[in-house]
Amino acid sequence: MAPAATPSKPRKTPVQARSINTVEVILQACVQVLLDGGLARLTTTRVAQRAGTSVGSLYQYFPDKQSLLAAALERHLTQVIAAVEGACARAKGKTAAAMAATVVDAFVSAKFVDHPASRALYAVAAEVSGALVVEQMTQRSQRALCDMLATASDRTYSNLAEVGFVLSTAAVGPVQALLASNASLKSVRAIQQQLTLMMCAYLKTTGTTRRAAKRRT
Amino acid sequence: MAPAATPSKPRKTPVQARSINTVEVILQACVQVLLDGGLARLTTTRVAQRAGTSVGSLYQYFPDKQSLLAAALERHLTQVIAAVEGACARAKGKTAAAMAATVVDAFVSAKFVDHPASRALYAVAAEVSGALVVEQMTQRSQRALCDMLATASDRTYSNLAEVGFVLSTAAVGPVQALLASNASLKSVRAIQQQLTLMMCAYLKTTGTTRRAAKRRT
Amino acid sequence: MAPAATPSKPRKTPVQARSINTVEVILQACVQVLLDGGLARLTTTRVAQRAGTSVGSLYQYFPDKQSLLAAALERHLTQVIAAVEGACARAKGKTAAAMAATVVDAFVSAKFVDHPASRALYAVAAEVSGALVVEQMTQRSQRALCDMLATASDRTYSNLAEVGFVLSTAAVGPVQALLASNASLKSVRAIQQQLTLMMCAYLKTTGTTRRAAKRRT
Amino acid sequence: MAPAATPSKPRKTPVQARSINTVEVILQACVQVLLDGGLARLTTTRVAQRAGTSVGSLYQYFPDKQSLLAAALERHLTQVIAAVEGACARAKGKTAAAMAATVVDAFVSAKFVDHPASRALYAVAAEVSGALVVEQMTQRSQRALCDMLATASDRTYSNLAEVGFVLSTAAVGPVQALLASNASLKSVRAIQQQLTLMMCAYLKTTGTTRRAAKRRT
DNA sequence: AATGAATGAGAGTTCATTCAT
DNA sequence: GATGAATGAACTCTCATTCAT
Repeated sequence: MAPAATPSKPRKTPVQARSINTVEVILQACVQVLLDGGLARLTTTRVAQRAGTSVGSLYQYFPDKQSLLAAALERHLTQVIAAVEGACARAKGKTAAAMAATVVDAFVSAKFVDHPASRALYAVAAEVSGALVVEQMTQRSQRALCDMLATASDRTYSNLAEVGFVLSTAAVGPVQALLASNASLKSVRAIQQQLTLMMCAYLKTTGTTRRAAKRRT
Repeated sequence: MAPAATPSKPRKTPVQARSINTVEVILQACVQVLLDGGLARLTTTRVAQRAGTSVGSLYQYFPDKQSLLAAALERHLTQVIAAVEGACARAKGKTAAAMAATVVDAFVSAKFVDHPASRALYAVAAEVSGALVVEQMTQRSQRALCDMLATASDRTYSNLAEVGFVLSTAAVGPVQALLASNASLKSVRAIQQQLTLMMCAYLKTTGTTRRAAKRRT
Repeated sequence: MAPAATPSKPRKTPVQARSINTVEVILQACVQVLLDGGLARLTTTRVAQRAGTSVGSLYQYFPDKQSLLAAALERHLTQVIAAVEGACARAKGKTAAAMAATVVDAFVSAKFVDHPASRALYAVAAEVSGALVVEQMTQRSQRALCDMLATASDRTYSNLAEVGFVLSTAAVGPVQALLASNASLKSVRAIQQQLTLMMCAYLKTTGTTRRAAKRRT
Repeated sequence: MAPAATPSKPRKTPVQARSINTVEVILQACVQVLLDGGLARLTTTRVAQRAGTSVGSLYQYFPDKQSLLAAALERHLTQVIAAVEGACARAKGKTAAAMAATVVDAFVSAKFVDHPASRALYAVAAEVSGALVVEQMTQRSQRALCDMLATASDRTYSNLAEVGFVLSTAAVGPVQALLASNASLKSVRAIQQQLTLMMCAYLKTTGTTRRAAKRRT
């Protein structure tokens, strides 16, 4: 992001910085290796090489291949979930429609910001070790969504858990499909709009209108 | 297919029948091996053993491991898609609401009928070789959905492709999550109901009301 | 063993014979690899190469490196113990002096017949996995010795177990030292004579003279 | 060793003292690591950790792993040999029987005093690098034994070297077996008695009675 | 002088694939 | 056509050793 302003001494600092951020560098390398060749072609040696270190170093930070992959997945999902949670917090007290728009936007944006990681880590999420991470993250987002929904200004939900579940999972399929097909930004936005529409309609229909509360208090 | 009319050549037909059967047996064995141990523990030898044949035989039907997995995935998705296509055919001319209900039920039912396969093949679908199969299948179901939507008795859709896309992918996430968490039949049904509600609301909202057509024709 | 009488067709038979005796070939290769480089330099690949097979094949017969080594050790010790047991059987009813001579000769001869194996496997015996094998074998020989001693025509032993233990272990040290130093056959024989002398003297001294029994029966 | 008399150079001495101490600590750590895990699980890092230092420091005292192990073995064997040499010195001029008793006791006691080390280092002794150390030590003890035997008050030995060799190696096997089987002190003592008996008998039998010398001198 | 992170060669082991039987 | 032993490339992971700090 920083422009190549001073091309003189970017040499040493990165070395130290890298030492500290080695984990970060390795995780990024992991995603990259995943991208060209898929999970089946990912080897610990390859990841280390891509990261500019040695296998030995990699194993100093990750006990085994599984945990490396799990960490890469977790790192990515944590970012996405954080975005969703942030959106949920911001949308508290708003109308159901506003909530739908905010949340969908946060999710889609987060997924496409790190487009490569999203694509690459799909296979990892499907693996046994990844499933656990995914489940935890799903629960986290579900909780955030429920908390938000409970504060909707124009609707009440008797079956909060179910609605939260649907909300937290329904966008996954479309987004995954878009990622896989390398869709254009334009079509992504078009689908995002449809998703918003869908969730909006859903939240309006499935909730009970909240009227008195609004008026008197 | 041809009955053994001529008793002269009963040699080939049974052999072929057996071949077809063997392929089927191997594919089922593949799913089972996938189920206990995951993709990482699947080996061609193991699949062959489970199928009651030898590795050599397996390689007579599948050129390599990848195509074996792809075939297993394809077999499963074909069944699911067939169910969806059938539902789409049946729902033609009905209302948008009826369409939503029919399609969601077909999809969810198909996925849970072969629950084990659905779970097991998830990881395969995420792999590079699987992605292609998935994409083809998604397109097929999308086409079926679009064809159906065009005949809705109470709505018209200007952006058929987009709506079809959303419809064909939105249920994937929730269903995957349910499969992964080994959800009870009860919760599956509850979520199915919510999905129906959501799609119903979506189809009603996003389409233009078709009135004149109905009345006069 | 068969002299190279017909040099025409020794080609095919060995192949099949080898298939059956692959285990044997591998074990011999194991000893050879052990001989040049010691335990530390032994690798499964190296053993397989020396045996004229592939690592994969080696692992078809032995689950891991440990069991390969244990098998090699067991094979050797079994031969040695068999020799000792045979000697014990033959010496039953003889005088203590005759027993000593017979047993010592059997042991020393057995060890030096497969001189290379004896040397090479020493390190294996010292390893954790080898210790078990050694202990079992030691017990077997101890039992054989006790059985024999009980039948000595000129002596009775009140502490059979102890005497058997000493007998079965006392020759190990000298023999090991001889093997390690690549001693000449001459010195081996000289030491063997001393060992016989020692055991003979020991058996005579530690046992009670058996007189009446001899005379009257 | 020198007390810190001159306060001017208290720098080097402590350092050296510490060095010596460090070596000692490392060697002990080596034995301990050997004890839990065997030679196969011993790593230089583990030894350093157990010793409370770093690998780097370890490599300042030992050029490589082999020499570390050799040093640990040597340290142990030196103690044992010293005990034997001491016994030999003390027994000079005594009767053959007294010599046998003294020497056997010294050997067995020395081995069992540092029981753990004795057990742990067995595997090291069997390794290529250890064999050399063992051989040197064996020779030393053999020399001591020969020197002693030459002074026996009641016997003369024409084949001193051979007798010395047998004496120095015959107890190794039994003791090793006892160590490996974690025998009770009681059985150790019982076997020690038998060994004494055996060597006593041997020394008496194999030597020529020395009479005149006794009388006149 | 001490440290311990980094290196990377090399070990054990697995498994897709072939092919003689 | 079926079999499964044989192959060996490739993978994960370890650890002796070095060297910048």
